[in-house]
Amino acid sequence: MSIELRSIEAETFQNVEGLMGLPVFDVNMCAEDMDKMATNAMEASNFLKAISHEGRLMILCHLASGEKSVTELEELLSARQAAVSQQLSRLRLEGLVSPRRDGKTIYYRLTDDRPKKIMEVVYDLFCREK
Amino acid sequence: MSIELRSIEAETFQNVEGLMGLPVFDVNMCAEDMDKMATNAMEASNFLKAISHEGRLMILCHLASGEKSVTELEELLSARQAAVSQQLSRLRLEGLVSPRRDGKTIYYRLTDDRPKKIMEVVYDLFCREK
DNA sequence: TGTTTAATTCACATATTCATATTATGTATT
DNA sequence: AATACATAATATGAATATGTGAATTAAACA
Repeated sequence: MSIELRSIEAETFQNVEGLMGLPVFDVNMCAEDMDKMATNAMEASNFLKAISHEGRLMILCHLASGEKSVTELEELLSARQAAVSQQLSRLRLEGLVSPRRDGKTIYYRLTDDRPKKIMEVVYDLFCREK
Repeated sequence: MSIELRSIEAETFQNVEGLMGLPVFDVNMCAEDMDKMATNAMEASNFLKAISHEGRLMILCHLASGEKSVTELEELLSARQAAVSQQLSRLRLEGLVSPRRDGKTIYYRLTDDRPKKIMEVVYDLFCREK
């Protein structure tokens, strides 16, 4: 039956990375792999939820070109202080941005290049002239 | 004053792509550019919201290795039919997946390679052995 | 036609997200 | 110490998203 044939071929490719760098999963994935996938998916979706917000996305985009103070971001986004601060705190919780205090003002920067990596693709898909 | 100096230098870099492929924005961005950025950010955040869901992320991941039926996805995700169907309908609305009917069953596939492009980065950040 | 299977849609309850307002904290200045 | 300023934290309500079970459509087939 076609199901049986599939099982046999499947083992060859199961969880092996395909041409595009993405792994090929299958109905025959073992329970541990399924669990791991679910865990990874949860972490990834938390990260994506953190950046899938118009304001937070713009903040990250602005920070990609260097440190900015909260007030600067406030102006760049034309948003209220409380709103910007809340969005920053969400990004901070997720570890995406880091604060640095200099006197009264606090400067934010990208913690690492994870946001940049995603943003490059996002920019490519949505901001490049079509 | 430093503000003036910045204005002058800014024009050089304003909205010009930096080394990483991401554009460098500035306080001196003109209103149109700010508007365009906000529009792009909204589109991008809709896209990201669509994929920033544990279940939908797993669906996309499974579809990356080829067409799957709703029932197959149901098993792969250990989720109920109604839930999977609703997640698929969200992805359908966003144009990320496309259905194909074959008799009683409906097969879904990725509409284009946009999800794949993001997923490769996501996989790289969250699923690669650390 | 009636029944079965596959999938979608609907209606509801719950949970999460978001914006705003308010209050609190830390730093500089006097 | 007292005040002003920049930012953070918390609370509240409105809006949105999600999962569930029941009702619904669509195709296959007896």
